[in-house]
Amino acid sequence: MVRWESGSQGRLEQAALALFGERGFENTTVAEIADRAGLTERTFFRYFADKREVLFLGASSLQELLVAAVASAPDSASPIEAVVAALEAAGAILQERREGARQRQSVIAANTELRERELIKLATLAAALASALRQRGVAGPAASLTGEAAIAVFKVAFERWVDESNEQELPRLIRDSLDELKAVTAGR
Amino acid sequence: MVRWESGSQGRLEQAALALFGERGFENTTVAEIADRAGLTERTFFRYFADKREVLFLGASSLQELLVAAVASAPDSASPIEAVVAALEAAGAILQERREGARQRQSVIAANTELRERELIKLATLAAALASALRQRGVAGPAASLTGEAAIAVFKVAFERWVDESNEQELPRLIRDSLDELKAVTAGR
DNA sequence: ATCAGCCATGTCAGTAACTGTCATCACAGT
DNA sequence: ACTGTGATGACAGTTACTGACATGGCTGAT
Repeated sequence: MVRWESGSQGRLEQAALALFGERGFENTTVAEIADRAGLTERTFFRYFADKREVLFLGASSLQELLVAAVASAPDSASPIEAVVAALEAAGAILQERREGARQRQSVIAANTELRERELIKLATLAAALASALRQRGVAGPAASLTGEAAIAVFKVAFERWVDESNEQELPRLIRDSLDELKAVTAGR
Repeated sequence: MVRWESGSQGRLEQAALALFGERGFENTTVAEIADRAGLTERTFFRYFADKREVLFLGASSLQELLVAAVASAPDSASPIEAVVAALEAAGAILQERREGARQRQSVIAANTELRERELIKLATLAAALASALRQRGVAGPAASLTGEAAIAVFKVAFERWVDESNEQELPRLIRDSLDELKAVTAGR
């Protein structure tokens, strides 16, 4: 007989998602999450740096995916195209997990602390994309701006995607948002 | 004789800036800030929603300034031009307080929690700019993207401005960054 | 098969951010 | 003088998070 069930981190994540959905982030204590997962509060903090991180488990792998996609883009691709193509690939993955993504997003949107955490994840992602572009020989400032622009495109597209009244697929919305950004910046 | 010195909020802000500069944000307790200001911890939290907010006192007035500038831009200005002109105006004000801004920024850059707070202030600003554009008749998605693009331009320009090795003035850096963004998004 | 050590977890005590509640008292207006 | 108001203090309570140490299944070497 095993002393501990395996998959503690996953159980903590599931317990947290369920409780945040039921009663909201602020009305849920870490002790309650740990209880539902059959663990202690201390163990929660061994898996997650803080209470918010439990909602961002997949973030680092998504970032790795994006950076790899930029690195492997054909040399002929312009910086913005390389980065947005990577976003479309990531968007396709998110499109699969649509319901989960929406549910998670509604929890995040309801709480300012969580929105802060989301923003810093996106800012880190922008920096990683910029770094990947510099590897491709793009100049410093252009790389930074391309990374930031890509995140802007993603934010707007994702927001539209989560919106109930919108049935477009995420990669399509990303492409549309890029075109919109191009139109807007082309202004004389 | 007055029972309390006036300007409690200002004294708390000064005390906090001094202590954060000396020993860093994390190694400073709210009780210590309040002590130096001749007040109690409880009073600190009456003026500031949390420990981080003390570093962002000026943010709301800066936002109002920007929104007003967008609203009063000539009808002939394109959305991106209206917004970036507003940023240049704000940049000119920051250029005045250059030393203070740099000092404050070095405290923020040294701490992740503070960077999170800064990012949500910028995201709020992007939303406010987008809203001001919609008042001018700009369509929803274009307004959102223009707001986000403006913040991207500002972030990159501000970063360069704070960099010691750079002696350009902020409004100039903002204009340069906009041109760079235009170049980057124009790439087919 | 036994034993040593590892590693995930538990236990417990402590710090500091934040909140609610009520008391205090200078000051302004009547 | 009298009263209401507003800024502050005092104090107790909750919860996120951390450090230190104990526990006991499991694994691999002997």
